[in-house]
Amino acid sequence: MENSMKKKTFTESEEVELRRGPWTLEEDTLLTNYILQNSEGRWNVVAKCAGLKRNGKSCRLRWLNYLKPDIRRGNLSPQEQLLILDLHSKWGNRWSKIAQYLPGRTDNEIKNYWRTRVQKQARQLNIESNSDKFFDAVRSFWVPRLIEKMEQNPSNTYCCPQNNNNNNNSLLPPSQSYDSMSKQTYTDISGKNPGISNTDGSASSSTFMPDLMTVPHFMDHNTIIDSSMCYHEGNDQELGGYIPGMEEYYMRNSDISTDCHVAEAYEDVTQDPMWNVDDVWQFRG
DNA sequence: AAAACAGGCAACCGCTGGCCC
DNA sequence: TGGGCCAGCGGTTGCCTGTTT
Repeated sequence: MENSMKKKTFTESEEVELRRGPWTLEEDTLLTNYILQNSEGRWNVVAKCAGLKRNGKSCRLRWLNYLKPDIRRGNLSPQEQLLILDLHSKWGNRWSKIAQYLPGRTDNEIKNYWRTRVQKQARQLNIESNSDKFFDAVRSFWVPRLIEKMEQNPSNTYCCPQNNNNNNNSLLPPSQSYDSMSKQTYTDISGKNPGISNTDGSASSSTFMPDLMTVPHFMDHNTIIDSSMCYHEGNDQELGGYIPGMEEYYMRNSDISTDCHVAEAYEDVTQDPMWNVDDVWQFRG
């Protein structure tokens, strides 16, 4: 990325050295102070009035993705990851739309998460990240593991969209999708999504919190996995990283749409003396 | 210890659609 | 109605940092 200044025509009569590249602390302070005092407004005006040698676009991006007070930083919680997986299965790369349902998270962050974490999983399986095969693998393996994490740390909260059960692409089984879960309430932090409401149709201001007693039913009925099978001792890595066993699972169940007796198939396959590497490779995409 | 490599992420680029004149 | 401006969006780039060799 070019860090040097770049000359650019600003107006007909004025030429300004526009800065590019990483923002300095001073620039952050200028922008933040200006917006807190004057609100956002037009970004080119903001850039100029705040005394920044940046274009409006750059200011907007910096504010929305980094400086805005309600931005949440740090690792995505299992709930957030689960939500991203599910919403992406419905909407594809509509990052901004997905971000609306993860308060404090930006579209850029979600996009980066998808590209660096989720697509990595797909690459390891040598299949397309947008393919049905990959969604099946995610639904059958990743989702249960995320749910298990949620059970382990129920203090996390997240907000949840109105589930559209007309869309069969959801990673969550229809009968167990968000709006069919008991005791749920929805909230729309962004305030921009009128479709979100409680199951009784009323608006809610409380944060959605999954009823943990219902969580096991979250999983696909066609797979025979319980959460104990998803647990890998000593592995406390973030779920955004490699999911242990997922690859083996996928290779053994390359035709996941058919009956899938994972409970039998997935018992520590790496130690299975019957495990034949040559057989495994033929299942790769 | 240092070079090479890989992953994560901030920032930029280009396109699109909405609004205003 | 069409042209210009602007915000928003998704894709891409490249720097930084941690890890491996």
